[in-house]
Amino acid sequence: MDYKDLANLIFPDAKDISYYEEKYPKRNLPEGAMVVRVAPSPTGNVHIGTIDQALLNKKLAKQTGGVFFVRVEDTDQKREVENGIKQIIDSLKKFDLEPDEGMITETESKGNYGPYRQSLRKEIYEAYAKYMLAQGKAYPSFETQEELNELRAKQEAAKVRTGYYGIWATCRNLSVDEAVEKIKAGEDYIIRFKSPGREDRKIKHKDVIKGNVEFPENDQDIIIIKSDGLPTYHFAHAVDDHLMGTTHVLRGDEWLSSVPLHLQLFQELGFKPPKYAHTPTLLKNDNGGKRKISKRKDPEAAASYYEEAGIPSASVKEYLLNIANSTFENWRRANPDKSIDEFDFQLNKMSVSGALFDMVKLLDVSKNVISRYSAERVYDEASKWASEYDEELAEILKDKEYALQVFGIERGNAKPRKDLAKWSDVKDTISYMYNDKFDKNAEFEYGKISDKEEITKITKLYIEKYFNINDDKETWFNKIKNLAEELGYAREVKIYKAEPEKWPGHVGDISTVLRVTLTGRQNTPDLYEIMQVLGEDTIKDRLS
RNA sequence: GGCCCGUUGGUCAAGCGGUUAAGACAUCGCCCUUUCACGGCGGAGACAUGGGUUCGAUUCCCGUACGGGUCACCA
Repeated sequence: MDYKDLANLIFPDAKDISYYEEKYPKRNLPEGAMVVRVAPSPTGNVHIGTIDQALLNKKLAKQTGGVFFVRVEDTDQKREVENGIKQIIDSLKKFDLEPDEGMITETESKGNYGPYRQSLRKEIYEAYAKYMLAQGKAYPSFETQEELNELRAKQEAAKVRTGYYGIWATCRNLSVDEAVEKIKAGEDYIIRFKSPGREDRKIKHKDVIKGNVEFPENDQDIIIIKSDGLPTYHFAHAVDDHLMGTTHVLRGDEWLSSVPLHLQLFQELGFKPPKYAHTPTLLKNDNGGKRKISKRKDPEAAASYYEEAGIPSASVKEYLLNIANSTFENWRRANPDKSIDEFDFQLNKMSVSGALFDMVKLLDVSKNVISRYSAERVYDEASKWASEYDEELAEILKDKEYALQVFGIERGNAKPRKDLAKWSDVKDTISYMYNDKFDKNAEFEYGKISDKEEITKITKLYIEKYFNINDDKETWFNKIKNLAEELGYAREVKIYKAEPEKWPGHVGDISTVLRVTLTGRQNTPDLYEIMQVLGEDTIKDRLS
């Protein structure tokens, strides 16, 4: 009995790897094209980090004329969640990050390098595992979970490295005959990689983001095929990214320490390894400390959080790009109207250390993003959000024509309004533009002029003598000045400031009275525009 | 604990041996403005620490501290 016999005994039906090597030929892509991917697990609640990876990967693929694909890593059935794949696909869609290849629905995919779902690639992994077995580069291992736990305990007690390696790797030294005998006796086993590494040797690796990194070689005989017949991440990564032609693996920092293992796996499988780029983790401020943003503890870790909060996906992407390349901010300032597709993302300019997720900054970015939108787009997105998350707002927005006028206030000009950071801000910002949301008898907080009689006097005189909906802005404001003067107030703020004791107030105070009476608040956009939209009847009604 | 990675204002960050150490957000003040949101101007605020190397270190090397990651039949 030799290794080949052992391989045949374990995987009698597995195909020769040449079958797959031919089935998935080298991609015919231009020089420098990057083949990249995002490889999420369907464990529920798509992580914002996945969106981040997808965004960056997709940009890289686009910039280089390459391919961006999505591969679902569902090799852990225990953690798998119903609808997990759908959630991933939907999230990517919501962020406008659809892949060139990969899963497009729960069951369907597109592209010639599939399946793009690892659980469907079982026979492929088996072929490669068999190949390793036949070369003596992998072996069956018969320990039970309990025995492994005992091994660990022993190692911990002895204060040595834990794991399955060297003298601790008992099954590594089993002869083929012994292994065959155990298998034939019906003992359970898993397949382990026979690591050629030595811990006292170093390997050097150049990470695209982190730069040069030095590690001890891997000497762990890690499991490549689990007892459920599915591969572990490490083995699947090597096989899949080889077969799918991945050129660059962008993944979270937490994988950096697996690089020695992965390089070894590629080496022993005879594959050309991809370039690795380990992206810094998104962190979160936790009582003054920093920690990895966590799906379990932090709502903002979920990609869906932003949609629910009404933060446009475009804003999230801009913020993420901001973190990825600090040059983005300047680029955006110089090119306010360009699509982010035109921004030249540089992988090697990414920050090396993790950034604290800054919601305030995100909102600021978002404010600017929304300020660039047309009234039409604000309307579309706000109502789309409202239809799902805010019934009352959805109701308000039903009258599209009017809503467009409302959203058009101080928008579309050189200095657009920047008071909307998320769609959930909308209702409060525009409610007074709607009669059924405005209670003209409510107690408002006025400014300097708060005497009820004085207020009535001002509004009454305004309506009777000065108000005309057809006035242009200059005439309109001049009339308010005249109104101020007639009532004994300074018609210009400057005059007032020169001699404040001379007047009870100035034109601004008069405006405030009109503003508060009309809108219920002291801070609003341009009052003239508001009045134009409100219309004659509403104005007269509110001011009298 | 072992092994990795990191540490520039409150936050994100430029910086690659000689700089008055950029910029953005936040903050404070002023200006503009009939109020806000903008916009403009300005203020305060940083190279974790100790040793080297060097004529000179934020920048290079070593140690320390702190932070993060990783050590599964999870990815």
